[in-house]
Amino acid sequence: MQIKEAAERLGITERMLRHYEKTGLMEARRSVNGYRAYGEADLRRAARIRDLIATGFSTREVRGMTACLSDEGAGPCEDGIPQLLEKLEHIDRLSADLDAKREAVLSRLAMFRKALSSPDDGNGTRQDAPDDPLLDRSPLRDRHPVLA
Amino acid sequence: MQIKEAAERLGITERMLRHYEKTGLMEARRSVNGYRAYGEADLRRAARIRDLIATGFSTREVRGMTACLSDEGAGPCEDGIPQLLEKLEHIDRLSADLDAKREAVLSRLAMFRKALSSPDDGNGTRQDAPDDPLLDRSPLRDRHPVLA
DNA sequence: TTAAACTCTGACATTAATGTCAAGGAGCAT
DNA sequence: ATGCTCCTTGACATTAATGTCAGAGTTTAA
Repeated sequence: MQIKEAAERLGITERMLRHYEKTGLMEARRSVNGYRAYGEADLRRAARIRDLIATGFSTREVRGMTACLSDEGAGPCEDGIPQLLEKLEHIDRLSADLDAKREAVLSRLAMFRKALSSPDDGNGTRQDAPDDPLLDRSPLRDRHPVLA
Repeated sequence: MQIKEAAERLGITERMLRHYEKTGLMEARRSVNGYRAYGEADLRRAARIRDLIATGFSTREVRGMTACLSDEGAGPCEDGIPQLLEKLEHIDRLSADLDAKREAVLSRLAMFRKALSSPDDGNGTRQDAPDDPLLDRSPLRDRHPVLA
């Protein structure tokens, strides 16, 4: 398929597809007329690149994972894994934090509603969360089951 | 504490801390001498911002999550039930965004690992992976209002 | 008081990701 | 052949994230 369709299927612009190529992240075969010709494998690779970039990796970092981007997984992919794990830590910290916050809001909500039904000490004595995962930079692997 | 210590504890530069402030992501109280004074709550907020940015969100997007960045909602009692519900929505949207990111990272991780353990069967004849969630993904922005 | 270590603001520089436009070729349908 | 759509390369512009430097005030300790 040509670049337009590829871009559409990937949900990115043609510009970026050409950009991936120029920065050495991928290459596309060319038809006789010089048009880029994308196959399904190319799409998969481009999708991986797209996701890595959307996940906060720079093209430079992605380039370092080149071996892991093709379908054939014969390359030395270990390089990418630590980086992904680190990314996962960031996400999980945020996620855990959000959950805590969600709980707080819910309990507060419950308190309000209870106050409505039974006129009470409207004052919500609120404590700070005792521990704070956000400031804990220890490797997640030590606590996260999925990462064993 | 002053900016230097805050930056060290967060693992970022002082520059970025000032940057967060200039771009409206957070504000720090000032001592009489005009020096920024950070408290633990400020650190937590900055840590969230740091993680969001490291996870690929732009400051612009982060700014849209302001309601989710502080430890608690606004003041003690000015938050009515509607506000709390709205906050809950914010949290849930953000949470969904994070889950999406997390999924993307995890599937990438799974693929890398699979590539490591099952080296290609020598023959280059490679069938298309049966399912590839990577290709069936429209830009996040189209699905999550928080990112619009 | 002088020196070292911090802080502040503001300006300038860099790199990456992306958008956009321009000039011209290719393909296809009428 | 005309016209419409797609493709190509390359240049220029923009925005964001960051680094770095400069000039100046503050703190603190010798």
